[in-house]
This record gives sequence, structure tokens and C-alpha cells, in this order.
Amino acid sequence: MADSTLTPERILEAAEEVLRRFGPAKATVVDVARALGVSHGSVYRHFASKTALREAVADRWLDRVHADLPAVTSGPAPAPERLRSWLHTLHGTKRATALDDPELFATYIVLVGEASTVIAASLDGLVGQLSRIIADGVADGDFAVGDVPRAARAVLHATVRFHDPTHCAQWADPDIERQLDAVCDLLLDGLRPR
Amino acid sequence: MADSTLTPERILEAAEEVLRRFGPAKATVVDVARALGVSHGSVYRHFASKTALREAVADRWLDRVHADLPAVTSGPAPAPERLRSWLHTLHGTKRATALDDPELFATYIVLVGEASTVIAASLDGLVGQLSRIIADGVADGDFAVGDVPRAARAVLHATVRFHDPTHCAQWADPDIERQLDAVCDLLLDGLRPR
DNA sequence: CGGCTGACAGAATTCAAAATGTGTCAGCCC
DNA sequence: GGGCTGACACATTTTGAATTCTGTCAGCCG
Repeated sequence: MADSTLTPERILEAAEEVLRRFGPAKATVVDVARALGVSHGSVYRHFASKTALREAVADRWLDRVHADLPAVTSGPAPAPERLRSWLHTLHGTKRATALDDPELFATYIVLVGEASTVIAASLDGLVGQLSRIIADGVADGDFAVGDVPRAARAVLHATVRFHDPTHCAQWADPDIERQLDAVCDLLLDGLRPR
Repeated sequence: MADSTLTPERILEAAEEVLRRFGPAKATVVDVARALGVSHGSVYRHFASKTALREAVADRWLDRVHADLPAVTSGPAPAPERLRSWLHTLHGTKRATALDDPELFATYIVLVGEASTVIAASLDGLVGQLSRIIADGVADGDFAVGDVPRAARAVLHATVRFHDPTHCAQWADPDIERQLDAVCDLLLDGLRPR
């Protein structure tokens, strides 16, 4: 049966479960192996180290939390509206996760913080999506931008407060969405042709 | 002699010295008292608690690190140039401190992180200065803004990456100033009348 | 063979006992 | 009297011995 073969996929699921239960500080490879009913040596047949396993979990989580974005990126709305909606989606998904289960979210902050390679790749993906929206805007005459990737990076940097997990403590503020809107207003006006 | 009276001022200086030497985790009130040659009970005559003492140190440090800003705020340059220069000053002072003595900077990050009241007051002061620059710009026709404090807050939020100590690890990037310039470009264009 | 086990060395973490720190206050000294 | 001391109760931190974990590998089993 499929459930009896030990795959990276099954290990990742068990690892998430263990992390959820014990938190990032106490979760061990032995716990993961125990949850799967195998010896911990087997886990090392699929992941080179505990660090690699944790990176893979972080990667999976980032994929999941960014899953809604591509639909917005290639949506039908005009670029300025799409850009605002994209930023609100990015912020909204993360805030929902953070407020829904703060402990689990804290766990993922730690994992992602350790996985600098993974996070860099993820940011590149986000800049790519933003670049596409901005390029669409330029094509339609809604935006006027000299260097599209530079502008895309600037937009991501300017909204760090609203998507970087290190700021999640401030996402409980009921005013936070209005603050994001205020920044969007400024950025959108900055992109528009004059 | 003035040096023999125990003043809050002298205690704060000793506390900074102790924090510099032992770091935020190991510095104790007993250490501070020892450095001053008094019993630790005397320190409590001037500060209600260890927490209050640490807050006062954080406050002092924020004052010092923001000391250069008022001169920029009320400088002679046109508002757009002044705004850019203000943001570069804020970023530059902090980055210089962070790169010059990373351990001491880490100490201050911890202290300021504990002192939420102090940090809120400090942010209010920064928003006030930004509001003044933006209001000047509106008066001169360089900016067109509906709600000046809202715009000021948005500018501060959009540049969090460049002045919030939690992002200091990224300030070593040689590209960081260009990134700030890219965000400034966007924000200044967003404030300009059309 | 290819994947899993279980024993192992060295590194990291736990836990309880001992030491140190925090905050208070009665009394001393200038 | 106003500020300082030093002893105290309670809380937090250190310490080091014992446990547990990580990563490896020779050998087993299907």
C-alpha cells in the first residue's frame, strides 16, 4: 500500500504535525520518525540533515501561503486595482494565518528565518509577479515607470510592514488595513504617469 | 563634589557602560550599583524598577540617534529634497551605529523592544517632523496631499525596512541605499501634484 | 541490490541544586 | 530629615551531571 512506503512527502507531513505539537525548539528528528513508526536513521535517507528537513517544511509553507497570489497577478482587473488587490491578498493571507493560530505562525517565522535561501527564492517569485502587473500597467498607459523590476522591488520593500512576519505583532491593530491602503495610495500615485 | 552625588544622570551613564560590557541579558542592577560604588538599594531610590531604568536608557539612546533629524526638518531645502534627505539621515545614522558596533546595537534593539511606550512616543515625534516637511511642501505647491498626518504615517510605514532595527541584518547590503532611493522616488512622485 | 534498522560517538539539551539577582524596608549617618 | 546601607523573602539565573539528540554506518531483510 502507498501509505507504507516512506516518501519525502509523508515525512514532511509528519514533520509539520510534530512542529505543530512541540514547536520549533523542541521538535526532533526522533519525534518525526516515531510519528511515522520508523527509525530516525530512515529519515536521513530522504533528507540530508535536520536543517534540510526544516527548510523543506518552510518552503512548503511559503508555497501554501502564497498560493492565492498568481490568480490575482493574472486576473482581469486593470493594473492599479490589481496591484492594490495583490498587496491586500498577500497581507490578508498572512494576517489571517497569524491571528488564527499565533503559535503555529510563530513556529513558521522561526523556520523561515532559518531558511535564508528559501526565502530569497520566494521573494524573487513575488518580485516577478509584481513586475508582471506593473508591466501590464505600463502597456495600458496606467503606469509610467523607467525600470519595471526596480519599481517592483521598491513596492515590495515599501510594504514590508504588511507582509514581513517580523511585524506580525502589529497586524492585530484594527487600523492596519487602512494603513496599507494609505501606503498603496502613495505608491499607486507614484507609479501613475503625470 | 558633583561626582559624589548620586543622580539619575550618573546612574544612566553607569547603566549604559554595564550594558555595553555585559549585554542586555546579563547586565544587573547590582552591576550598575557596583560600578557606581553604592549599594543596589540606592539605585531604587532613583528608578522604580529595573524595567524603568532600562526604559530610561532606551529613551536616551533614541534621543541621541534621532538628534540629527530636527536640523534637516527645519532646513532650507525644498520639501521634496528635504524629505529624501530626512529619510537618508534616519537610515544612515542607524546603519552607521549598527555596522560600527553590532553587539551594542543588538543591545539597544532589545532595550527598545521592551520599551513599547518609549518607542510609540518616539514614532509620534518622527511623524510630527515628517508632517511638517510635507505641510511645507503643500504650502509651496511641491506636494498635493489630502490628509498630511496620514501621508506622514504612510511614508514612515513605507520605509520601515530602512529604519526599523529588526531589519538591520539587511543594512550591510551595499545596495541598501539605492533601494531606499527607489522607494523615495516612488513616494515623492506619489506626493507630487498632478 | 535498495531501503531500513539499531548501535554508536560526539554535540546539544534537560533538570534540580546552588548561587545570584530583584525589590523592600527598618535603621543608620551626615 | 533625606538619602544610603545592608539584611531579607522571593524570583530568576547559573551550573554541571545525566539524559537525549544528531548524524553515520555496518549489517539485515525482502
